[in-house]
Amino acid sequence: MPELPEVETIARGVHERVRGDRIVHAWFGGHREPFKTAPAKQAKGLEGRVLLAIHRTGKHIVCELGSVAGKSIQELRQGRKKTPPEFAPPDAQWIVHLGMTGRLLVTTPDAPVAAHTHARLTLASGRELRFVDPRRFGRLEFRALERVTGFTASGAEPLTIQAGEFAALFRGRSLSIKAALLNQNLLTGVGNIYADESLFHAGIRPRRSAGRLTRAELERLRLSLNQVLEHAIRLGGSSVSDYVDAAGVRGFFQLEHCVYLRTGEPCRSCQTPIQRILLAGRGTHFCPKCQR
DNA sequence: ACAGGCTCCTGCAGGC
DNA sequence: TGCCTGCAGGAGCCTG
Repeated sequence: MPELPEVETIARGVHERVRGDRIVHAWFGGHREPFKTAPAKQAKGLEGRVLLAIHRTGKHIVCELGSVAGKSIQELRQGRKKTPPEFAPPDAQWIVHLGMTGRLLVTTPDAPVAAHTHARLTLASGRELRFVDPRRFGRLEFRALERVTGFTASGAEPLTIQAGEFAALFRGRSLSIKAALLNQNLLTGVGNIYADESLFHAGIRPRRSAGRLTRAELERLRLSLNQVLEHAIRLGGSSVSDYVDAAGVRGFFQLEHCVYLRTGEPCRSCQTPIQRILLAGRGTHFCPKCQR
């Protein structure tokens, strides 16, 4: 499932491929979901706009859109190498949440259309940006910035949060540290894989009460989380549940997993079999010896 | 206010 | 071999 490293990888890949391209046509599948904004409204907002930049906020992919009147797509593309690029400021956003099984792919128009393709954006360059999501937990939203404010995540960004702020997130909270890590209102972007992996590297049991962790444990957790996420981004994310990046390429971080989906297998550190419990409704994996 | 549980949706694994 | 059941999970919503 896409979490921060997978979403980051996809956002970077899409950015590299379609930045400066203009949306000439938007097609949306007829399903009632996964649309947070009505499909017709999304299509109307997207068509004619230029993809200025694509970036990640938490688990969301944010496409910054601009209405650049009077410029040809060639002129826009030439602007790509100049710094700063001579684009007008964004006046709209297209926000993509991949849910569990969502994919955002840059393809040629003649590429076979996968089952459960819910959106196809035809670009001036001739390519297509497609949103595919079999399980339909993903969400698509269009925001016109003159009407509403730009997208912001409710939780803190785990890659940049500092020690004091991190510790403050969990102070006085009785819920398990695993559930706290999954709460997007506290930290944004952490899902089941990286919650389990970072708790393993920090040597903390998932069931421990978040508010009762020591300052030292919280700092170990913050650093572990940071390292695990950065490492996963370098490897292009974890490919479980068919995850692929913008070009359809799988990631490699699943090969580095120490606990996630390794139930019964020996701990990479002490050989104790990895245990699996249900916590906050999620499969939770840990080493009973290394994690206290 | 906050924590925990239920729900959506489909593909896949496992059992008979 | 084939069918069918059950399970997985992000996040919004509901309940206690």
